[in-house]
Amino acid sequence: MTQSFPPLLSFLQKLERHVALSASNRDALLALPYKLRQLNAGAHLFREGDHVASCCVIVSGFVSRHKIVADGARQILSVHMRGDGVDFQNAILERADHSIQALTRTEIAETPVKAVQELLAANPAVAAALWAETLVDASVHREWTANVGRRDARTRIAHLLCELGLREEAAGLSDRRTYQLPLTQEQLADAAGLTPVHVNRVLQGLRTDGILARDRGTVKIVDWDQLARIGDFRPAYLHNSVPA
Amino acid sequence: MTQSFPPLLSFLQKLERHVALSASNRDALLALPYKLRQLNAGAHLFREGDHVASCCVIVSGFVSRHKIVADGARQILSVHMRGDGVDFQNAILERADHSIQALTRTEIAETPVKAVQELLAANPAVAAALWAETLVDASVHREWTANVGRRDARTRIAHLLCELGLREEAAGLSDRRTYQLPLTQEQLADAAGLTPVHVNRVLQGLRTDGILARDRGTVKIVDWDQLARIGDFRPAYLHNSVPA
DNA sequence: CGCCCATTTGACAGCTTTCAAATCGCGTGG
DNA sequence: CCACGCGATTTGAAAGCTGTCAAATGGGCG
Repeated sequence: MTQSFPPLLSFLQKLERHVALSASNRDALLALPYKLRQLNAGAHLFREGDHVASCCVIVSGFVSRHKIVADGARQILSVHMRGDGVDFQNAILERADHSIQALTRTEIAETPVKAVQELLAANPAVAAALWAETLVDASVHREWTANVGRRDARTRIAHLLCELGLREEAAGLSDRRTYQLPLTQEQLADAAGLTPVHVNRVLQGLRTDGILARDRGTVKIVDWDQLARIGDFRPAYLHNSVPA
Repeated sequence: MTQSFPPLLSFLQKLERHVALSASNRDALLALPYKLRQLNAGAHLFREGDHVASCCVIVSGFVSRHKIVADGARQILSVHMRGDGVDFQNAILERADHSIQALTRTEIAETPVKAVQELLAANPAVAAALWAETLVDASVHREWTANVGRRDARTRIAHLLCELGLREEAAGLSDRRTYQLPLTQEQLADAAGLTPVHVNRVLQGLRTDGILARDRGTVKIVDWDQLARIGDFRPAYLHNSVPA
């Protein structure tokens, strides 16, 4: 089995990073009713414009949020992993402003919006913690805007690879230097605002320079410090209290 | 005088768009202690990395949030106007992950974080409304990521001009077709992830095509529908319930 | 063994940037 | 009222990073 602990536990641990929760807060959160659901790679959890009546926590696997612009191009907006809650905003906002799609085979715990609203009404500290998660989410979005807006291709890719490594480490999934990269080169391109062809060339450059290695879905960062330097990666925006 | 109503009122009205507030909620919010402060154009409210102990509401004028990347380039992340609360995240997160700078002469109402925390603890509905604002903020960030990541220069600028017009209209500042544009071409470039020179050429193109006119700080959108089409502008992401 | 999708390669085009330099707009001071 | 000065805008030419279009190669799965 993928996890030997309650599906919502890693989400709870993430929430506690920013706001202290009491035992009863914790129990209330873990007592949320949920249904486990499997998504195949490529499956959509919901699409831009949908009215969504549930909130999800990722139990295993990876999902991405994205938008499609007028000419059909896709921009990936963020990548999420175990312990991330991806659509708690549905508890408040009417309609989804983006789509969510599984990057790999993914298991999620799905909870009705109504149950979440009741949880938050009864547990202000949990609401505060969830708000904090939202704030971190926004901070990551800001960094991505700067990444695609003002960094060149090599820097963008390096930054992205650092972020994913650090976040997988923080989520207890792996080491920042060796981790599962759930994105194909085409998806990396959609995350970085580049073309697949150019991503391929950038990755080759990083490999040639001895900074990176990659086989199948695994990335090996040979020289973390240099990749972070190349990627202009300063992890403060993750609000993670993880050492740089 | 710039406003004939309490400085926090337009902020309150914004909050009520997403969550219903009781009379006592409203009174509590309006009773927040605050200090009015003037900022000259270009002045920083705070910088990336600062520890900030206050929250601000814009009373008049415009501010931008931005980040500076390794090579010194600036990316503007959002533009804010009257009624926007710009750094309530300081109530929860430790350090600023971006800088805030006045674009024009700006008046702000500044409140200690502590007073905000007490307000939120005593008024869960206000906390929910503030959370909603944060969610909208994140949604706007996502649209901007897509804008700079996947749209060409002309589309980006058109999109930006549509967003600012619609938001100024929603804030009761002007009509979406004729409004104060608080950004120089250089700042437009920093918002769009372009160079000032190219922004200039794009603007000229829009003028030549009879879609746009501009004198001094005022933009006149001659053909709103066409600008929205060019800019791939679908305002759902503003979660504003303003008609397209 | 063969198919399919992801990755890789090559040549070329093009959108955007770069680097100056000129012009404009506007508040200031004489 | 007009000259001055500085920042914002405009223009031109040339370079460059990234995109486009195809086609070849590679690896995994049925």
